Amino acid sequence: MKLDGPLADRDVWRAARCSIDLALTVVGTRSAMLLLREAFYGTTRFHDFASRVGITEAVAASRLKDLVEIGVFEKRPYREEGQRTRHEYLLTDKGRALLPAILALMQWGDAYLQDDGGPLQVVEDSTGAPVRVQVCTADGAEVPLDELRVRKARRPDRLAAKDLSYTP
Amino acid sequence: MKLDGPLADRDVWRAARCSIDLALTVVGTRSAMLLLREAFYGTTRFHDFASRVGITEAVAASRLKDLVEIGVFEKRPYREEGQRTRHEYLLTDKGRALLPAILALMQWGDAYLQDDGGPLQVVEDSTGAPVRVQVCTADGAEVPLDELRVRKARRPDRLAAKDLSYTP
DNA sequence: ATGCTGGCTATGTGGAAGTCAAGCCAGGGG
DNA sequence: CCCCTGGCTTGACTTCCACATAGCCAGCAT
Repeated sequence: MKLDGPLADRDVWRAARCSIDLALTVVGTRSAMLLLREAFYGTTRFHDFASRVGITEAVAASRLKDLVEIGVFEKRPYREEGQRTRHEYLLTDKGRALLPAILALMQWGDAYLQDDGGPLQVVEDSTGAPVRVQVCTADGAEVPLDELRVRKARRPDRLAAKDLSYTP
Repeated sequence: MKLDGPLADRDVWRAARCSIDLALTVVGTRSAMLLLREAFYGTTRFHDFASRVGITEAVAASRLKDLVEIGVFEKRPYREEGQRTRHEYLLTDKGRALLPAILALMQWGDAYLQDDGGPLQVVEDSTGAPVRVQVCTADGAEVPLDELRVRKARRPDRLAAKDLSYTP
């Protein structure tokens, strides 16, 4: 990865509170990640989350509450007929946007931590072709690591310097 | 995400020790993720890692040791002329393969946790075009969440049932 | 030889995340 | 009206990550 112009000298800037760090404060726990995995697999109910992830209900309750506050899940009352009112946890757009991050971890684990390539395969539904998470340009061409460059994002002038997490 | 055939009934299988979970035991800490970030930005030396990530040297030493053991980093002696022997930490292929996971988190943080889209931009070096991390097929077409299907990977028969992290 | 410097290593503390076990509460069904 | 059930909540404890401070050791410069 190349560093663009003013970023090239690593001695003069720090990636304080970068997006990766921020993201980790939100989904950086095992329980949060695995709750998301279950949500992608279609789980919506409290008890199912706890038992399928393999965490206690205490942890599930607390983590789900966090994730609802943050806007990754939405908590909605519902009722099946003849049943009392229940609540279900649904992924929001913000939550669904985490799919590449989760799948990227799974893909890496499959490739490097399991000696058999991993137990599950994710494929395109209609064709059955395997899918991959990759870094690519708008036209879908994969970009290798050494072809990447990091640069400072241009910001509207009204943003004060203190609003930038990366200081020059 | 659709669940394929035998996986459809979530009451009868558990994603025990799935690849995501495994990956998290390895890179699931803030310090590990941020050390990787720095490595992608080009950092190779001990002190630089500690100070740029903003962690103590004690934590840096312990985390780097873990990551070397796991094979994400390689520790190599080197010397600049007239200097004593030093060690540098270089990403291995296994480490470089984590790029999509790290960038996916960054991309999500930029989009949903920063009100200005985040401080840094990753672009293709030669064209300057922004890059994205996405789930796609071999030909580079993005596959949306509802077009994905999860299925059990086919395994050689010689693998005992206990070797499968996902039990039917 | 002495000391500086980079790279750890040791010790002690705090806080977050996890565990198990128990208890609370609201809403139907009996 | 009472009880059961799902969905939390609380408490007591453990483990792990991170912090701060301090000290050790191997070279190389002097």
